Amino acid sequence: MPKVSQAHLDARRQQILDAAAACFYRKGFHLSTMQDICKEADLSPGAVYRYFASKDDIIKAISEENRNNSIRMIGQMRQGVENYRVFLDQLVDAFFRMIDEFDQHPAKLNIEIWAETFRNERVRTMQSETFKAYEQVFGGFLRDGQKAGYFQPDIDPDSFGRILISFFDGLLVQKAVDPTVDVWAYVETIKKITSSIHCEPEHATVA
Amino acid sequence: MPKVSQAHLDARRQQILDAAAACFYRKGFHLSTMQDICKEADLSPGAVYRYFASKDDIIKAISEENRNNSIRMIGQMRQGVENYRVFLDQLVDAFFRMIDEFDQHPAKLNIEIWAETFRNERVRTMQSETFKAYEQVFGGFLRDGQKAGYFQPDIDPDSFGRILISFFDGLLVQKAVDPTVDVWAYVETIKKITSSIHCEPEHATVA
Amino acid sequence: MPKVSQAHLDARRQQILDAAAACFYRKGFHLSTMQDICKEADLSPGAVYRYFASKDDIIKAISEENRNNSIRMIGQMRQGVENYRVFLDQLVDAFFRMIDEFDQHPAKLNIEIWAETFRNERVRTMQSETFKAYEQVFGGFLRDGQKAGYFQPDIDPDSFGRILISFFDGLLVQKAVDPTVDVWAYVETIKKITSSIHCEPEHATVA
Amino acid sequence: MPKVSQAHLDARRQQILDAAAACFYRKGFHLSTMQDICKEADLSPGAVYRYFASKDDIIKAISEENRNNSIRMIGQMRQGVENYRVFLDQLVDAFFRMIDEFDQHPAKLNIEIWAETFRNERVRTMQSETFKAYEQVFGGFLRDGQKAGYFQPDIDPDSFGRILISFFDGLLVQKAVDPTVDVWAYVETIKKITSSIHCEPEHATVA
DNA sequence: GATGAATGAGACTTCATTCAT
DNA sequence: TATGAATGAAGTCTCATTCAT
Repeated sequence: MPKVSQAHLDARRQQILDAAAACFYRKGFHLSTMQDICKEADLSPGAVYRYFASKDDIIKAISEENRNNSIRMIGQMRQGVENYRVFLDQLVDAFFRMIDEFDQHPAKLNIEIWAETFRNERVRTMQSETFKAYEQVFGGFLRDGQKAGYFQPDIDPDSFGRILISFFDGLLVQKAVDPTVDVWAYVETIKKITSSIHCEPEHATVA
Repeated sequence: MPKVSQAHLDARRQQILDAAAACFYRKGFHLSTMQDICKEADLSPGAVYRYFASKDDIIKAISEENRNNSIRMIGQMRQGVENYRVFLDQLVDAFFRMIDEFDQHPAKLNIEIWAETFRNERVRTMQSETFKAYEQVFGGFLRDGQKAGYFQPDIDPDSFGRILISFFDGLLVQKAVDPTVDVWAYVETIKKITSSIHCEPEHATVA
Repeated sequence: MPKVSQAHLDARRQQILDAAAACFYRKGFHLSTMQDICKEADLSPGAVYRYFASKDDIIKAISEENRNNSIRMIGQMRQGVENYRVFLDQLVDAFFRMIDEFDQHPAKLNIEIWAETFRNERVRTMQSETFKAYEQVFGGFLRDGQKAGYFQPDIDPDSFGRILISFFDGLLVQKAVDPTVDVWAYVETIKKITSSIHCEPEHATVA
Repeated sequence: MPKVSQAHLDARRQQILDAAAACFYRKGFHLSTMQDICKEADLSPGAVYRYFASKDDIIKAISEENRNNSIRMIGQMRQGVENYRVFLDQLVDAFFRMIDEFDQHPAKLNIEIWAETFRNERVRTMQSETFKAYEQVFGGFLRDGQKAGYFQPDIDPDSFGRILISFFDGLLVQKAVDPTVDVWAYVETIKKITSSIHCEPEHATVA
């Protein structure tokens, strides 16, 4: 019988993960020290090491958490779709609001994770799954839409999914470098460009 | 009277920078050690420190070199333009060939630089200048084209410039995570999407 | 809740300080390495750095300890005075016994500290306070004695205090250079010379 | 046949020694680097190492120079003596003027040399010879004076010589720590104290 | 003789990790 | 479970010294 509840254990784990995310957000993976994380979590090194075997383990867990959050988010988004025509608009608005609120959002961690991707297979796998999830949702949506006649049939769904990701990730980087970037002008231009792929079917309904 | 020529000094400096780039490419900025760089450059620590005051200095020089290369490249690209219609195609082909040859090209360093951007003001400045240069060239091109009637006049040139950057940087990340990405399908789709912004003027010539 | 008692922490700190003093005594501040100190203290570098932020910090602490010891010693000495006539003798005997037992006594560190004085403001301050303390005690004693009629009234108390210090420090240096110096002959001569400043009051008692 | 004259060689050597003295004066032996000395001497490392085998060699040469200067100085001083009575005054005035002009005078190097004495046998020997020279001159003078009846016969000449050195070296240290020390009040008090050893012979002449 | 680029041992310090309490 | 003192390998950087030119 465990001395403390599983809930307590989970809470401790999450507490550490949150602390680590805060540190990584501020100083990146390799400039954040375990001491930083311990202090932020208000826990001793010994306690932290009870929940994570190594710093690398924490990095992996953070990237896993990032993947899970991303997948959950995109899943939720897909459900709200009512009309193909407005889906991209909704999607785009939701995502770019994150960038606009850059400093409050852990999106900044993404860039750290991308860099880590080169050195850490598990992190790469996580990030790959994240991208795959996006692709599937975006691609699946486009595919459905094409069947229903909403989109030009000669657009490759997978590539289009990747392009949507690029719209987002690309601006993320630019905003990191220059916070004065006009996010909504950028979004507006995306909408204009992508409007060309829309068609006007006779009986528009959503799956 | 210097013992060796300035050319020799410059070559040594470049030798170190190349070695550093190779290391950074493999292990990132913060996991590459000065010893790694020394070994790669086949030089002693003392020699390296004759040319760079610190590891941070090398990182800065690398990001500066990256900026210079980017600006030079984009400058050259602009000069080859003969027809607005085909410019984007040329541009896109040239840029994405880099991604396709990913492992041989220092483009991968970009992601490291982006991450460093959060911690290092000088690196951020370099990267900011790189983005500005791109924006200017792309935006200037679009502006000229709009005046000449080649592009829809309601497209914001600056945002469009940023979007072109995102097309590239976004795929860079995705390729880093999953090397099997089909670059040319992605490019094809970009071309389809952006074709909608083109118009057909009567007398198409380029400034 | 601390893992170990404050007493243990204090003991560790003192252990390091003692080890450092031993090293400095042997090799001076700048030729003693942190490794030397660690080995002498039988502690790892990490442990030492828990207690002192830097080598410089240890040097400062050593000079502070030296000041504290000096001030304590001179304070105790002052209390033992029963008769102006014999005070100098007692004082001189006590101090020069240190020099005579040179190798066992940290007095040798003084010379290191003097040299450090040029480069290290904090060390200079410590040493300055040490000298001030001596001056006050010696000068105060002479002043009292002059009021009571024990000493020639035209002797400047502060200068005389400084001269007493010089008697000591000067021989310290000479003994360092030539350990065969006859300390007690030196002391004897000091007593003869300084005897001239004594007077013979009628009712000799000490405050 | 040498390519350059011996005079040129000697001048170069002295140039290096002067540069070293300037550096040592500013930063001490162990914080002055060979590069510092080279820069100060306006010479390359290779050139410096043609004249001195090592940094340690330079330190030794500096301490040797210091000894030579001291011995020369004290020798000259001895010759100027015309009257036992005023000799100490002259001596004291000459020496303490150095301390008063502290910043311009290499006396500060003495403290460095004393510290070095613990680690460097050759330096210790040099310093020992310096002290011996002083002792001989002072002691010899006192001995002569005692024979001629100028000084109390029960004063030990050697110890008195050491005390004179202590007067000087002691104040040197105090001035290093606190530049506001009143040198001449100190000197005045020395004179008062030492006046007690003087006698009044019938026919006062100097050897 | 002189130069100064290059060497490389070793200095100071950090920090991921362990383990006695 | 949790603590935090302790470890020690490894990192960045310095500097006395060498040697090809």
